[in-house]
Amino acid sequence: MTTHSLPFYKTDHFRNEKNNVTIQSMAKTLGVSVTTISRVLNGLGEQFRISKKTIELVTTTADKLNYRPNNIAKGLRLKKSSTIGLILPDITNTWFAQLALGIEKEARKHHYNIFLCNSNDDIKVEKKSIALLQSWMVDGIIIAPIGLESEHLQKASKSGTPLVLIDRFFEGVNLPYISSNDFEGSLEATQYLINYGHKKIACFQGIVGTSPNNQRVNGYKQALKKNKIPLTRPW
Amino acid sequence: MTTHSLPFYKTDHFRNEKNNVTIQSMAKTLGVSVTTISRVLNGLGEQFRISKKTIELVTTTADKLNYRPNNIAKGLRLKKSSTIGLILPDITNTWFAQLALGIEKEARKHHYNIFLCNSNDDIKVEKKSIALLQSWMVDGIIIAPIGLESEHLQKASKSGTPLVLIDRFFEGVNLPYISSNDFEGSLEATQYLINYGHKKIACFQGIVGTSPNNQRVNGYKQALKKNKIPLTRPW
DNA sequence: CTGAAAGCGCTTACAG
DNA sequence: CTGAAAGCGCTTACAG
Repeated sequence: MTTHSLPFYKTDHFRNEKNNVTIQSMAKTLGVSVTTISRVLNGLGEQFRISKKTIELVTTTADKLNYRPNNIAKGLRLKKSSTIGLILPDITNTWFAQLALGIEKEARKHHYNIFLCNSNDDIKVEKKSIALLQSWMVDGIIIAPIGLESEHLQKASKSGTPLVLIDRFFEGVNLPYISSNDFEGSLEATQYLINYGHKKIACFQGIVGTSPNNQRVNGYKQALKKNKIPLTRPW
Repeated sequence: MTTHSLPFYKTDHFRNEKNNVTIQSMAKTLGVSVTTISRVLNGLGEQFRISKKTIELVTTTADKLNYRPNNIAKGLRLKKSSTIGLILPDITNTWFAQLALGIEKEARKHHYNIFLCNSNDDIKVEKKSIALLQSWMVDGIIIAPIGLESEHLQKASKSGTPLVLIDRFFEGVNLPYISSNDFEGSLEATQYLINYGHKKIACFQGIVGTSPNNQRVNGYKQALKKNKIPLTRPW
């Protein structure tokens, strides 16, 4: 590089006019093709028998210039964003926060990033979130649905966005899901109280109509029935 | 569109060979230019005096076909991702979760999406997260830093990524931040106890060296001093 | 009023 | 072993 006093943007060939370090700007200055740089930076140097010298040159300059590959360009070209959309009713709920933490950690391992959306227990926001995530070309969506409507989810799934439900699911709807063993848990809890001799056992419901609530109520009822305790309503 | 029995991908001119609805595929079938479609879909129809008929045609087909603009392509072209990176030590902590919720809600209003990263209170993860977010061309980063090291943050900021600290900050480091009034709060809390006649007041510290902890300890000390209560250590 | 064409920064089939 | 060129899906300066 020249050292006489041209203005900075003239001498610094490693950057384009927008002051970005890109594969092309490096290629121009280094005198190698963008193809080569791309290959080296993707660890394909050996495979394409690029000389050790070039590999060394490319990696060190990329490092020195603090080069950051443009994932957006990459995503457009590859038609794959390496991104997962996560739609949660409310991240403030520790249960959902724990899900988010676990999902983000696992995603990171595979170099995936998480787009976080809170549906705020509002079906309209949930629908908008899905549209938004699809616009971002996410590779898939993990969603803890509000829980009472599923057509939009089926539609999204059919349109080609891989979708997996978490926490809540829809009976009779063919969508993959992962959820807790609510029925068994409720059954066990109720049985536990019964074993201690209790007869009048109340059951607080969650959101009526959602799968976890259904399962839990069913477990509760099942336990009462098994022990021949009549089901009564407090009102 | 033809109705005789060609295979689906042949008749459906609204989609490209990859089965995606894009501006170009619609343009081809509708017989208008991609320019026009882009304008209409961006609400610039009136401005460019595009005929009502065309506007109507474009919007309804886009709607019918469930067209989703490709934000990745848009981002590449505009060099603006409409995306904000959020780095939090641990989303499972309700305090951070509440921050995340508020940030996401506000971002959504402005059609921004949030990339969530948990640094897991690990400086290495924090650094990696920043690099990752820069690769995603985020328009800015909001970070609740681990809190003991700041060079990498200054570097990121200097390299052109807008950065704002939340919760914790670094004294003497010129980085914008938003944090709680820890000093005042601690001072008030301590004074409150003193007002009730207490003399032996303990102070549990958080993470030593972080700004919130420093501020709180200082508030505590200040209150003791003001009331001439000697500062003692329990050991 | 409307559109052809360039270009954002990558990857990869293709040719040498 | 190496590179020129096409193309991912958009937007927009430019020309008519």
